[in-house]
Amino acid sequence: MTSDQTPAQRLPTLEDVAQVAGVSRATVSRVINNIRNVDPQLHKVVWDAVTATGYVPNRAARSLVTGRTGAIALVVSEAENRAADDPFLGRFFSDPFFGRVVGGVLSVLRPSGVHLALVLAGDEDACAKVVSDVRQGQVDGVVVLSLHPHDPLPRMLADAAVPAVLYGRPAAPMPISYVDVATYQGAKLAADHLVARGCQHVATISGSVDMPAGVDRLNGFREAMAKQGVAYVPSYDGGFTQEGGERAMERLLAEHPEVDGVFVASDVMAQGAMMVLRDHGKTVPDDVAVIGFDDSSAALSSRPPLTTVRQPVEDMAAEMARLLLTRIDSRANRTTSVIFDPDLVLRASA
Amino acid sequence: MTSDQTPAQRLPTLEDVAQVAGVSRATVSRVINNIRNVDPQLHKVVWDAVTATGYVPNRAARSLVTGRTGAIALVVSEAENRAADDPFLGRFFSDPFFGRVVGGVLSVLRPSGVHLALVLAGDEDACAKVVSDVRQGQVDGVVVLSLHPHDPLPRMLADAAVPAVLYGRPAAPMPISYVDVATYQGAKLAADHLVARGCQHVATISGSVDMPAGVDRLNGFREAMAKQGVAYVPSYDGGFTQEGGERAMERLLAEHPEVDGVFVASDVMAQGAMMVLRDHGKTVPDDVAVIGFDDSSAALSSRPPLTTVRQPVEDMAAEMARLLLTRIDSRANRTTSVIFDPDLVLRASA
DNA sequence: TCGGGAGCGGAGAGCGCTCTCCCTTTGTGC
DNA sequence: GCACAAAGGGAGAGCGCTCTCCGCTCCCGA
Repeated sequence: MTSDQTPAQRLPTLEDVAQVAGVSRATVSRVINNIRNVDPQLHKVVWDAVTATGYVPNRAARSLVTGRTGAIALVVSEAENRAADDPFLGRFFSDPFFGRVVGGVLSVLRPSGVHLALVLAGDEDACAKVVSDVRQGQVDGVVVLSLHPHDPLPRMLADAAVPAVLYGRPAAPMPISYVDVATYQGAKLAADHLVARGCQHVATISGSVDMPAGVDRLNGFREAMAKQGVAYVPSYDGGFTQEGGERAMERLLAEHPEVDGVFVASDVMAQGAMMVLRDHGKTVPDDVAVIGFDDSSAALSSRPPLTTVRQPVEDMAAEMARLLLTRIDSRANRTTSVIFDPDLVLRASA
Repeated sequence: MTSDQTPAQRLPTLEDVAQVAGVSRATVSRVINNIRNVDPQLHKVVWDAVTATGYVPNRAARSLVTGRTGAIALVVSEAENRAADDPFLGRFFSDPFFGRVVGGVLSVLRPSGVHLALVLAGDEDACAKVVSDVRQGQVDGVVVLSLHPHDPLPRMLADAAVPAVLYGRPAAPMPISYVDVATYQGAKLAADHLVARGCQHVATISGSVDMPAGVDRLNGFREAMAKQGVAYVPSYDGGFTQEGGERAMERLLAEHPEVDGVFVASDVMAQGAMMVLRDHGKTVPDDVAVIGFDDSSAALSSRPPLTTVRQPVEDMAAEMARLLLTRIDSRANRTTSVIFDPDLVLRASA
């Protein structure tokens, strides 16, 4: 089975293109990679030959010599002990957030021809594997969705000085790139809006306070309310889950029945909170105004549609990809972070 | 900068392992790939050398010679014209379904070391690119989430006779592998349950009737009801969206106020339908029993929790991956399909 | 006119791996 | 004791590409 017998099977190589163009492999390579000056006339001849042959570079061959794979990994890390009946996959992937990140990352990767590989890191061993994967050149770098404050992965990546970008500031300061949203600013938007609305008794349902997002949203809101002259804001921990939001709202209503405005640190919790409000015969926003955080799909599907602090997830994800590609390209080991401004999206709930 | 000066930089190669084990590259390769008989004693020596050196095969080099990439793509295909203000990414990726599929596929891929690359195909050009990608060996095969009945991608893949597995039966018969759920059987579970509950006036909210899932769920339900002696079942098209489910329920209530049982062809539509029922002062399940389809996260977060026909998404996705790997491995061009049995998950809504 | 430098293109050496040959060794049957 | 088979292991040829040398050609200034 020689190449002559099965011309349709064999893909064109640089050599083929070179032959058609009447130049050497090296020249074709230079044209393909836009490297050094090639005579414009020759340049065109080569391109014509490329299109004529339908040539596409062989990734593997290129990787072999450059030492780059042209692929990055999206790592979803939840290194924590879990009950066997509470499988990781179902829980996290059911969250729309994941898909939005993928979309944002891909929008940057696609034009540059870089592949996005999906990797799950469910425990510390898996994290170690991620680090060794990028050191062994399985992928050129990683963008990380780290779901828990005690996740060891960010630290491991920072220590290994491997190209990596996190979504969200790491729980502890460390030399690693990340993108994040200006949480304090977002919490301030919510606080100012509730006050402007005339809410007299404002409370908040916070996320897990061991997570940076949880702490910042709580403190940012309290600080902004203080600036508005409200020294005390009752707060209840909803743990970033819908059920947690429900429980927190129950407690809030029990202990502060006069509440007329709530800042909830995530849309999902807000959804739960609004269900409880309805169960208690309270109307939103007339009896109680509710503001969420994230602008996830939950904000739109809730009743009434949720006024919320928008986190530009797709933009942030795209920036992660850009930061990572730059880092890989420069080969320098420098960390960069980008903070995005949040918006207040006005819907019906406040 | 020779290898001696930067030992930490250079990764161990087959050659290094061979040297440590005192054998040839070929033998190490045989051991690594479990090929031909190698003397068990030597086998052990080689493995020891592998662990001692920390050797990991170089993907690119292997790909180059085998012609396989060790990667498959998960293609999300929505080849249809879209309004610019209704971006594809946001809409589909916000659906938890996507993540569940990813999880299922990865559970199979991870043990075999195959990478999963994410690819979006938003228009026909992108579909063509997918086909050429796999023909050009960018990936070894594809698993496809095709979102629209008129998506050209399945046909293109079938015509190209490329390794591919679809999630869900294609809209038109064609030689391509797929996994699916036994829809008729699922619809029958719902019908029988509603009848057993004593519902006298049963209706259904269908999905888009130009999609196989839409048609089958509708026809399967009607057929099962007919077997139960109910010749006529009013149906309204909800188009598989929450808003569509709301509108369909409004119409249903207007035209058949006596309805006391509804089979809704997706959980998301059911969620909308139940909101409308509540708005109309109907309680679920006492006034109207509601059964959904999919067992998505919407079924759990709705009020009350939704009784629904469970589609084992993770299992089906895992089977997709298995079918694809088998197909790639055998190099034979044979299509296989696997149909999964649905379950009725009893919750509060019926 | 000539030297030198810049610009452009070619030759060729691998990158790390698999796989086909082929040689060596050992086992087996007569 | 010998022919032959079978099986284990080694040598070496590439897979398709990039990239470093190196040489050629041209142009410019002295």
